Amino acid sequence: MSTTPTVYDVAERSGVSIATVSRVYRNPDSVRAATRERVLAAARDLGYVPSGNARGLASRSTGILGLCFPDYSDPDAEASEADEEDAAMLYSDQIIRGMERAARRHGYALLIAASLKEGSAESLVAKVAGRVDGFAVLSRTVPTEELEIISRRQPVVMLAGPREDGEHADHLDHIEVANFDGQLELTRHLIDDHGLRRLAYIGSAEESPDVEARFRGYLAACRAAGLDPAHEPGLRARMMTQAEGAHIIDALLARGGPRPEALVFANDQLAVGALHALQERGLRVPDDLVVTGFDGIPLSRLVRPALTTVRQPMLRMGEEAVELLVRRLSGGRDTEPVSLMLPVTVARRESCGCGKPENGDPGVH
Amino acid sequence: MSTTPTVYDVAERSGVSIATVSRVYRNPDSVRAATRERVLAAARDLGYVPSGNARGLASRSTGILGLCFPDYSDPDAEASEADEEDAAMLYSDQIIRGMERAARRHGYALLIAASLKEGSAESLVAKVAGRVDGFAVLSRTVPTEELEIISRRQPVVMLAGPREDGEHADHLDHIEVANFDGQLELTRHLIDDHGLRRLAYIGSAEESPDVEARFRGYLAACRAAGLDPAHEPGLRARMMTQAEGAHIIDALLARGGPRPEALVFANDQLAVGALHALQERGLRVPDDLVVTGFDGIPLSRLVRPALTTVRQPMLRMGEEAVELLVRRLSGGRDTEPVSLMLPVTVARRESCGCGKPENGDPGVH
DNA sequence: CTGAAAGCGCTAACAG
DNA sequence: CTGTTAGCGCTTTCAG
Repeated sequence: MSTTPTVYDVAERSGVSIATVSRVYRNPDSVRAATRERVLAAARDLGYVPSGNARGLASRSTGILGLCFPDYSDPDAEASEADEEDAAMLYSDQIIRGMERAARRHGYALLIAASLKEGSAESLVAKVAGRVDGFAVLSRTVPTEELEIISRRQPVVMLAGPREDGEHADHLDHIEVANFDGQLELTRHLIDDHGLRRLAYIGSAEESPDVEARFRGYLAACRAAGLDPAHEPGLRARMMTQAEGAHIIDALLARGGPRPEALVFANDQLAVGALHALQERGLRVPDDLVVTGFDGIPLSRLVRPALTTVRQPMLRMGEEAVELLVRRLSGGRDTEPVSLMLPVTVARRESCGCGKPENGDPGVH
Repeated sequence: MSTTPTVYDVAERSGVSIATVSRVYRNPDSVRAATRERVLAAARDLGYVPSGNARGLASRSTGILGLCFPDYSDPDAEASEADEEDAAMLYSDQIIRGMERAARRHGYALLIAASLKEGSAESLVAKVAGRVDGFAVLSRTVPTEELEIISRRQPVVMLAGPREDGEHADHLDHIEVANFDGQLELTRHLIDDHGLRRLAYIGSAEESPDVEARFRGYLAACRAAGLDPAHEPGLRARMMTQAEGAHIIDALLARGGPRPEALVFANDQLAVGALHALQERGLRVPDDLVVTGFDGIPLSRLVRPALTTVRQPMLRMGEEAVELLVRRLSGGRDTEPVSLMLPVTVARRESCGCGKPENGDPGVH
């Protein structure tokens, strides 16, 4: 009644040994049909469910892949919970979906855990790491050092570019997107096609190779056009959320001086927050000011004006991460670290002055 | 090098017993600071990570909550993977997000697993059940019978209404939405406000109390208006996907006869599929035909014309599910089964003929 | 094809 | 505050 049934109970009730019970679940064909049925029947009667923990412990594998991601949720959005209308997919949602699909194809389940805003990230990875066969880490959710240690024991893939400071390459697998190229192309579009000259880049305070790469792409485009941007991101967001995007606008307008013609944000959420703030202050996008983002989250297409941005193949990143993990788990354990670079595409939409995008297709796409 | 370090290794290297090592991780304050540091240092050197499996086995709890959901993904969408543009959030994505958030607040991680299209669902639940402290099941992913057995051992909450056939109530907790009321109100709107009289309801072949309740709401509205609809859903979708929605349109147009004035679909994905199919055939919504959905997934607002639908509080369902599980896990184990009924709201948009909805607010909402 | 026995790595009383 | 001692429930050789 109160004690969960175990192999022993099932074994006893069906008159076999625990080994046989185990076999029935692990490799049914290795047991005579009659015996098997008897065991299964007993299990059903008892309400037996194999303990994943015991299994994992004994077999040293869980059939689970993991994902650690930062808490991207937007305080602002939370606040306006009038109705959960704004439930557009964020970056992490897409990665989750991609990973789940690929994991399922390979017979794995997915364990997801977001870093708590202030909590000890240590416990986070440790918790996940201890329960999965391998896992992915989104962005810099976890100190690289810790990951390197863990990766000695199980596959870890980082959903971000490798650190680039000199020679000290980590030994992790990486999946990144063409941050540099994408931001370069977008910026060039602003400069060449829209004739903008006074740009401002808004990066983030957190050290992220991806955001760095984007900034470098921005700089490269500026230099190529003979512009001389400040060498550091003019403004830095503390977090990459909508709320911060709005704050940036406050700061920008407060400081006076000549207003930039275009704000190039390091991600969509910042840009969207900025869009709202600008609108509240009576500034029109793109007429008074051009705004661009990066990521291509679905929300970027929902806002008005629709956000010009660089689209990352997020679903695919999730899938590739799983493929990589699975590959490592089945053999290729000690081949060289891999570093996949996925392509991006620039989405020219309204917020940069490109025509109403809801062209021909009246449908979803 | 090759063998993962265990408590024993850490204990030996730091000159304490395994019990102390364990304490350091479980309850740091119960160990003298100096000792603790020594242990932690040894752990760091060795690259020690506690085994979740062993922990779970010994302590009979995992710190993980689970979710089983059906594979809602759309074959159609997969096909048109030209770019993963269409990555709007589906029902399950929202539930996942809601659960993950709430789980995080309570210190749990979330394990998600979708039923394979043809695979043995048995293995699915069993796998999840064996690895979590409690879990939620979306819709009828799993046979109720199996769930009842499992629920004798661990909390299970069903994200759907309870079966209603007579007295045989299952002993599970349920979280459902006001399907009947919602569909009733929407249908009444169609009849009263738009003057439509020739309606057709498209349900699904799968037995689902929720879909049943929606149909009953539809019927009630029809009867109240003196309409005499067929007593069964005129058309039944085999799955609730966009592809099926398109097929339904084919079937409808193929069979000739007087065309209905309004198609009332049992969920948004069907309705969206229908929208596309209708458009391809040159029929205009809502002018030639009114279409409505149910769920209120973000996609419903994205399509053109925007879909009139009944909005479920999906995020909240996920959160409530976790709250319920957590409550059960901490004490309230053997109180009566709970059945939460969450309210819905009708979203009147373009597909029923209600004005352009992108009213005042030019922003996200 | 089936059984016996030895762990897997950790937690949880109990003693000290 | 720390060590000892039993298991937790299953997989896995190795025999039969």
